[in-house]
Amino acid sequence: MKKDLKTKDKILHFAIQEFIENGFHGARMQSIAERAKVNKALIFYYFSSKELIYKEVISTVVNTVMEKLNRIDDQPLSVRDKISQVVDIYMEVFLKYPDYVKLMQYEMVRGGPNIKKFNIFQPESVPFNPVSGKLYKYFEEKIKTGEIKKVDVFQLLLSIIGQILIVFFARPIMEIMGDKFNFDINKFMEQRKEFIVNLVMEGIGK
Amino acid sequence: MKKDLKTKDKILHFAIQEFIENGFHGARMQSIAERAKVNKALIFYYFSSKELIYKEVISTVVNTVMEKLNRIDDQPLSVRDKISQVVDIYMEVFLKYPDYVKLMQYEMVRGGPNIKKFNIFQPESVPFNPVSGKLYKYFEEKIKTGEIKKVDVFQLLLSIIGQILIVFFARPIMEIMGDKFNFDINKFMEQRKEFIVNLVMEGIGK
DNA sequence: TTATAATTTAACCAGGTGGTTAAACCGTGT
DNA sequence: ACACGGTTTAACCACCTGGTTAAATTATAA
Repeated sequence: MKKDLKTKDKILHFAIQEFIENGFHGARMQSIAERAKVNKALIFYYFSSKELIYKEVISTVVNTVMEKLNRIDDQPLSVRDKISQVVDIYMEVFLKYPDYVKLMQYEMVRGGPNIKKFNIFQPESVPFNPVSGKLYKYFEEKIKTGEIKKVDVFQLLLSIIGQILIVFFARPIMEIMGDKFNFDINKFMEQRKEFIVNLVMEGIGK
Repeated sequence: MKKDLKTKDKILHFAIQEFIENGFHGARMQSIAERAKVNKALIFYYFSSKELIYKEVISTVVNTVMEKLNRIDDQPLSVRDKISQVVDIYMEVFLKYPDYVKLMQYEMVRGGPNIKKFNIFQPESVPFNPVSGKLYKYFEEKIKTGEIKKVDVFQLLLSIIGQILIVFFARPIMEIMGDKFNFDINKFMEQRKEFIVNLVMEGIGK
């Protein structure tokens, strides 16, 4: 009853790896079993079916990423510092969990049947939740106080996040860059961050 | 010898659909055969293996999309109009070929082994090619003439394209929006275009 | 110790997979 | 009419897949 958690978690951990590398259809239960060094039947004992273990994988990954992204806090930073903080956190998380990002992207391609359940409109879920998200509220407030221009906050958040995500979504292209030129990823990220913050600040500042 | 092209193309057409809906591993040769109303063996007669037909599918899709994106011309438009044109064309293509975008995204997730061959650094390939791309050259020129600020053009192009792509890459989230609110996709795209153009113009204008 | 429940396993299975083969079909030129 | 190359098919196969089962092993509590 105690080993339960450990073994189940071990299986889940290696299942994540397998699904990341091969997608849902490409992943093999036998392969997960071998990675986790358990008998294949044990996976079915704990997770019932391939689809159910996959759902649990997605759930784990999405929750982990969302939790990290929620470190965007309520500190009363200046607009420039707040945007800087957002870009920082997103880049940090995506750099730290590139495989998780891959899985979420893969899930998006599939139409996101499992991701839609993590409804971004649920309170407390995501910082850019337009109803209760911290970021959303922050920018709305700054518009009210007149510190920034009157802009559609949802559009603004899409723009900020889009400018960050493109780097990770188009990763193969970045990799080509790395091959072609001698290309320091950390330096590039630093430049990118500065560029995004400047562009957005000029765009919404008064 | 004449039916050749027709039948082969017909198979390829339905193969695209199958791969879009199910990914490489999920796609079934039998299913492609049924869609195209031919015998399964015929597919192997024309394409030798699943992997080879998949490569041809990717090649067709990428070429089609790239060709459409290259409609960005050399017209000496104002900076605002040029950005507007870029956003227009990208949105139009992505709206017209959502499935093709899906496939390319899927290929990106897989690490883009087949996409890397369509090297964006090849001349004439993509408008944002930093060596010879039309867009890249355009903005470089505008910096020289002093019409816009001195910015890293590659970063600028990443920002423009990222802001457009996010809408299509995070499509499931957009779909949630559509369900929650009564949400007109065309109206939203028009608003998004305006927002992007304004943000970028403020950011790089003098 | 022993009974009971939770874990873990080896062996198995039905159905489906990509791929092959040999024969039939069909249009065209002679 | 016939032959011949390109085209299309039915039937087949070895292998792999997710999933099952019944038995063995181990932990737990009396």
